[in-house]
Amino acid sequence: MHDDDLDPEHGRPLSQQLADRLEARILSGELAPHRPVPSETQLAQAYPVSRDTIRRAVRELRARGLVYTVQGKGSYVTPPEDRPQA
Amino acid sequence: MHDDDLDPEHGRPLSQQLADRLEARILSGELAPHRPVPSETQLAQAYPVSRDTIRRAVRELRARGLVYTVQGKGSYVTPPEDRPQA
DNA sequence: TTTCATTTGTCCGTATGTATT
DNA sequence: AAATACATACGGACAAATGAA
Repeated sequence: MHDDDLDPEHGRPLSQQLADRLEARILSGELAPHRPVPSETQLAQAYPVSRDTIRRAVRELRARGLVYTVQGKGSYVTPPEDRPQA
Repeated sequence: MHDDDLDPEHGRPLSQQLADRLEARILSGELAPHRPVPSETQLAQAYPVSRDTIRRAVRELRARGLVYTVQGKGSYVTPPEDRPQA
């Protein structure tokens, strides 16, 4: 197994594990403010999980205030100054 | 009672009896390696017992190394060469 | 204007995981 | 052991929004 694969046996839901990975990429600056997060299709290919799982992960990131989503366009990284709380 | 019905009066737990039946179907080759075991719903209709009992039986088969399970997909017959010897 | 590709939104069906009663 | 409910996951289909050709 590669280091960047998710672990179905981990106990923690795949969508949560994926949200954690993406959060790390955001906090590290790899995914910069106002820059788009990879599309659901791209993410589903990168990690390989279903789109359903991708959408759960992105929903979680929205709940954490790390991204915002625009239908027909994509999801974008919320700038730190716009993040509620934290 | 039909010959292929399980026997609640047997003393041995229904789930164990069912596990034995399924093990026989696996060892006979009726359920081939990497092929899916019937879904919990199908099994619950074939034998008629609750899903809970089905799940106990499948858990037993996992413990015996005869099947592996993938959440959201199903359970599959472990090829003989991959079965940890008992 | 229409057409098209891309992306997210929604709904459906099926299956397993976990918990409660 | 049974019955129920809800969460998580996979797969497919179609709708809605966006933007470009």
